[in-house]
Amino acid sequence: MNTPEITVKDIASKLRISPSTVSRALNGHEDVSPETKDKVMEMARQLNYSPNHAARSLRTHRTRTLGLVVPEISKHFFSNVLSGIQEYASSLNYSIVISQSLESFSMEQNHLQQLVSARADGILISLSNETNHGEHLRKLLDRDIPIVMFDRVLEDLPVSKVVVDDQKASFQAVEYLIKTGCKRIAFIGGLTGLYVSKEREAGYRQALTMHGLPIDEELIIHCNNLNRSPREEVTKLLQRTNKLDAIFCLNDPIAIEVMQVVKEWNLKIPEDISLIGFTNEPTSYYIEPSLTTVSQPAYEMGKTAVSLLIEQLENPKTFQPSTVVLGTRFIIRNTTRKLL
Amino acid sequence: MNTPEITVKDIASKLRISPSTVSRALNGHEDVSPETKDKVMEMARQLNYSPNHAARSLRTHRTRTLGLVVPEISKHFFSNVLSGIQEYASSLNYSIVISQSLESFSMEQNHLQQLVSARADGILISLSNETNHGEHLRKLLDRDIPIVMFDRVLEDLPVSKVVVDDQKASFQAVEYLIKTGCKRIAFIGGLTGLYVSKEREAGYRQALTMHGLPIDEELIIHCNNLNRSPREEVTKLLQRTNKLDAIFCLNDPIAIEVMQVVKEWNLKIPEDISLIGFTNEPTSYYIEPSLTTVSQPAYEMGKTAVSLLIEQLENPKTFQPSTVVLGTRFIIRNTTRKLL
DNA sequence: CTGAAAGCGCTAACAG
DNA sequence: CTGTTAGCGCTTTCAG
Repeated sequence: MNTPEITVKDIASKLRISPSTVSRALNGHEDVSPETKDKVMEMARQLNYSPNHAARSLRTHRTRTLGLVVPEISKHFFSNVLSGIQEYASSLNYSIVISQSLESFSMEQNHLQQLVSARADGILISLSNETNHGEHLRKLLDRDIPIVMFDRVLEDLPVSKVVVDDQKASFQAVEYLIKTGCKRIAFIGGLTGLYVSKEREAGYRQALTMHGLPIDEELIIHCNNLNRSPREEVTKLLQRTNKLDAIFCLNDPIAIEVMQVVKEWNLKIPEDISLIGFTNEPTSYYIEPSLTTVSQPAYEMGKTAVSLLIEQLENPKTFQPSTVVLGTRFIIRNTTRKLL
Repeated sequence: MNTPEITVKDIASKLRISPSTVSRALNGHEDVSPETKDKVMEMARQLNYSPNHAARSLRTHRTRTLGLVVPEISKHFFSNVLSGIQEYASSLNYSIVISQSLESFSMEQNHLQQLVSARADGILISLSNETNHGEHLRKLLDRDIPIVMFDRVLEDLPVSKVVVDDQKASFQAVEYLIKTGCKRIAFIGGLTGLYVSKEREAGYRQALTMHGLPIDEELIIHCNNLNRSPREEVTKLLQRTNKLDAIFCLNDPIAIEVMQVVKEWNLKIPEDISLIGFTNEPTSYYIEPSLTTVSQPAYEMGKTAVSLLIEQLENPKTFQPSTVVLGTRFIIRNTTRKLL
């Protein structure tokens, strides 16, 4: 039963050479004769040798492990990012250790600490809702652990970032609403602290202003998921105003919830009220009417984030933090009116 | 910049005690005086000590890391399983390293090998479509690496498993169709090799038989995603038969594709054709008409799978492989007719 | 091109 | 209750 571990020593003694030579052969060093190398490789295969990562890490101070912290893995967007991360990392022989902050700052901190202890070579992170500063991340930077942030980033941290131009995309979306004849346009956002919420609100404001429309603070709503649900907020909004042409939502789940309320009020979409979401969840395509939204390149974002991180790990000398802005796609479906 | 690593030795020398005592204190051993323990803890905090996992693993032959292999992380079902796994594992201080087989047997093999090399304490796996035997898993068992399989399992492997009773759930679904007056019921499955596909087909056949309905092999269709899409298959089916009362689909994505075709043929759902899916994806709730389906407890499945694995890791003596069958929930929505 | 020797940081006997 | 010693499996000087 208890198979003893095969080590470089075993290979060495079978071949009557030294462990160091075995190690060199296994790691493809130059200064090893081709025959020796072949013999070592062959013997390793025969013995079903599998290098011990822990021992190697202890020596080299590198684990080839990357830590990932996201708010919630089961969210469509994040699981797609993760998919991109995993595929790319594994193609370069890096492992990914995952953790979820569940939108809690303290969990985010704990997991980060855990990853430090596991000696992850680098960290990929998308911040929790609650996180409004980067002290915990600074501590890692002080320990020389590279970090790459994506989607939910903190601007004033000297690390690489991958984002989409939320403001521009929102501007474009709201501008489209205006061009299709909407004047009274509401914005339903999330926590005010959240980067994407701020950015998207800014794009909304900018579009109104650029088109000479007044900004009515009554139409700008922030719901944190705790005690102010989109459902309630929209209901209140509809009670408050009878003149409303459109609602621009922070994301698709909110838009979908809003859509239900609007339907219950027997308002026609898009004739009475237009609706736009953000993220392009699969449901948005199938829902009736199908939701106009902004698609974010989740998979590509993941891939870009790891590639940035690995680039930094492998060339620490030449590293300079950079911010990659990925393109979004505005997807016009049936919750918005046609352009004239 | 380059912060040197803080070790037990550092704590020891500051406190003028031995490293072993520090180690014992840190690991909560009994035989250490309370005062010493407190001092050690305090000093560890002060120095911002963080234990080196690699070194510990090298000594203890345990990594507190669990390897996960799933077909595709970005699929709703698997990302929810993963979420359950991650949360439970992290609550017990285990880390999860993820990998995706992308439905390829050879990738599954490679990732498993990688996890062996990383000395994962145990493996959680849901098989790829292509996998039809367990030789690669047997090799791990020979190395005494515990495995727990979930959802897509192999029956003849002596490991713990977590599944739902696919056959029973399908039986129930098809029986419901029959009770609502459907007689000619088609089944659209996936690859024939896939465990769930077989089980669900069996449930389908059983329901027909039990209710004295003939089994028409023409109505049983298997599409692998490669060259036979559900869309094509259903189109062919509709061309072939004009008498069709219902279609029972292997999963929701197939059902949703089928629904589109049925709509294009101007057939009314559920009046002309009833439809049932499996898995309960979020889209199924929002699609029009909303899809009758079977909900699988993904999160719970993940949680159960890790808990079985950790149980086995921590009590290897008393371990006996067990199979946990989780309950499904039949969700009646609007693609099926009402019971009389 | 190869070998000997040392040590990464930690824990587990063993001995007191 | 605590210290001493050894060694997990690997890589890396250094010396041939």
